[in-house]
Amino acid sequence: MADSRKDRKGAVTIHDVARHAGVSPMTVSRVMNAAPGVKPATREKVQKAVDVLGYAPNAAARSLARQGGGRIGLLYSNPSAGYLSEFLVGALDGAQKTGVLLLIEKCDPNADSERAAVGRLIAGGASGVILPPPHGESYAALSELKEGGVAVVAVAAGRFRSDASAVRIDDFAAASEMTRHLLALGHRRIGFIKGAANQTATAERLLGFETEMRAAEPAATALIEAGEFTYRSGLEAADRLLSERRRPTAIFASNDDMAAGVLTVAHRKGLDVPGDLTVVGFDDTSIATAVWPELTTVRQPVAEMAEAAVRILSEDIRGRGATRRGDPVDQLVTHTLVVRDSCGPAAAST
Amino acid sequence: MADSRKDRKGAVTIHDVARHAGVSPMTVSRVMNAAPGVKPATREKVQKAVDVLGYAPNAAARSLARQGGGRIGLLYSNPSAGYLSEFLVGALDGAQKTGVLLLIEKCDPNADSERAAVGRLIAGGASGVILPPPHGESYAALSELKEGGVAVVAVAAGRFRSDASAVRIDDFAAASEMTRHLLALGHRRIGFIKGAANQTATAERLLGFETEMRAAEPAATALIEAGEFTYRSGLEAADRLLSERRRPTAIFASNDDMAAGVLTVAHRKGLDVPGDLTVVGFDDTSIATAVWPELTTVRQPVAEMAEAAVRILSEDIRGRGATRRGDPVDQLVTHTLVVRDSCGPAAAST
DNA sequence: CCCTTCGATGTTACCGCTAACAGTAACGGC
DNA sequence: GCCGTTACTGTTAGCGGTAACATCGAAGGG
Repeated sequence: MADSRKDRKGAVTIHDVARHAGVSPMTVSRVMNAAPGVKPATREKVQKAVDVLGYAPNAAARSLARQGGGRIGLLYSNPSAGYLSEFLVGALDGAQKTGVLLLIEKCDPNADSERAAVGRLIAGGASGVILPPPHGESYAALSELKEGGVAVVAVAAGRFRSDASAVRIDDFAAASEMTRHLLALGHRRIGFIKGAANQTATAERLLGFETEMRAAEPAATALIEAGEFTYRSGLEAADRLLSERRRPTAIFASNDDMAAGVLTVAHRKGLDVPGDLTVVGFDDTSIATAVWPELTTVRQPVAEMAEAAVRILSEDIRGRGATRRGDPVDQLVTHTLVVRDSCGPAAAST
Repeated sequence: MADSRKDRKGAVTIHDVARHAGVSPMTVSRVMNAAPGVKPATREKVQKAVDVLGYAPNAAARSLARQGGGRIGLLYSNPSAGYLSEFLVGALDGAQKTGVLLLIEKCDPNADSERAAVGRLIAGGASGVILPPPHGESYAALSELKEGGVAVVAVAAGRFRSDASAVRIDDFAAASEMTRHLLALGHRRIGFIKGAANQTATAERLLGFETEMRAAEPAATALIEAGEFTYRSGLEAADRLLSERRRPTAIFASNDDMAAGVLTVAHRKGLDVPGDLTVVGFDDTSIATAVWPELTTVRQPVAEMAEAAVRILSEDIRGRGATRRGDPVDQLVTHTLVVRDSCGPAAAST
């Protein structure tokens, strides 16, 4: 059927489309880039030719023609976070769609290493950089980039800062929602494990929790413990929470790793989850479904967020000169409460 | 110091290098590609210019000039595996170094979805495809690719097949090594949890275990249970193993997820790890260090493997015509036994 | 000593796409 | 009816590299 291209080295070019549609390559280019100034009828004609021929623009040629003005850097540190793979896939996808090149650079989460990595990125010709957590809150990275005149997007930072664009979920709202869910299940004595102190998301999540708890009707008791976003710290916090004379009927951990730690402690103490104790997490990372019972948690659309970050940067870069330097954007994306097996109604009594 | 390029839009081209070295761009190109027919003295001169200017070839231009002859596809399915991020980083790195373009395509682990994804890859102009597990053993994917005349590299498949190149560790040797480690610690009653039946690595790992156990001196007892590579299946297998009248002093799970399951059961039963029970895994995925105690396991150099896969394909593609179609390569990479806190000497008695 | 041969290098012409500018037609104001 | 505008569409040139061929000097054979 449509395998007419099978013999032709698998490459439909913009010229093929142009010929097929009876227009010039430039017009096709305009249609592909959603540029203004093309008659609707023409646009449609071209679009049909594109569909028929199955044309996909060549990213390499694009990036080349755009004068290298399409290199976006991506700084990452924790290569084992299941987070990263989803993030990369999203970024890659966005890069392909917008026709920019992605430069990936690894670093350790400390100022010196960050500065060095940013330097490599700039030397590599990046005109925009994406900072996934925790780098979006790093002064070192941010200032180094600003000095280099590079546009920045911080992903999943808890709060918006005026010197960089941001793509994030509303951590406050998400934590509120989760808390309301627990309250609706009848829990009135709820433990909360905080995240690492140096990330703003930590504060936002805590605030969301506290706000709902304070508004609870009938009144509810909050037991708050410190944590570090690590499994180990979850373990320790849970130990403290579950050793109380009157222990909570539910524990809300600020991320999934800590929630997994809570699960371990609960099992060790012979508590049934969710029968005796409800446990919920945050982030929906791979560990959420790798443990048993699977965790109720909040899902961030990571891939989508990465893609949005790429899009924001590529637009900012292309529009440079026109808008001078696009004002920072604060894009909120919608999170989802994922209800799995680790939460249930509050037990009758302690 | 060397920031003379800071003003020049951050892009050193092959022409800059050529001028600096007093040769033509073509000669520089030859040096960069390690092509034959360049006088050693010239090569050196160029190399120095490259170093001084910090030149890095522009992947986009390269791929364009090479007539699209540099698109490599990558099929992936489980986006939450911490595995993937490392894999992607490696592949991306390799792609940048060899100047090929990476096409990433997601699919579900079933024949229909694989076929569709492969189709998209071929339509996208891929002349080589990388198959991370479990796709490297999928008949559907393999046959579809072969029909399309596309070179294939299977990564981390347990056994080498003659119709595709492979990059893998020696699963047999790695499992042997781990088993010897357990035996050396004095364990003589060891449980083993198998992986999913449809992956050849499963059989290799089992075989490595059994071989060493049979050769143990003094004699050792092996208790073998089925598993599926999932946390849940590890949980169940561990339950069976630890309910035996004489339970094992060590359990070797075929991957880390299952080992984490074993840990949970051990805690639930009040067993101390590693005091009462030694637990070891395989793969060194993120969960290995996310649990407590951290798991002793076998590390595969995933990023390196992905990079090797890219390299193999890009060479095969470029050499096409000369070598007609490069015979499949079977590249073994070295694994590492990572000893952490989850293993210790055998307890005196049950 | 001329002519071949071969190794080392330079030239030319694109790869697929897009910026920048150059038409071209239709339209309305005076 | 002329001319500036506006709204489209086409043309030209080149992004950074590399295949393919051209060139050139030195070595070697007769």
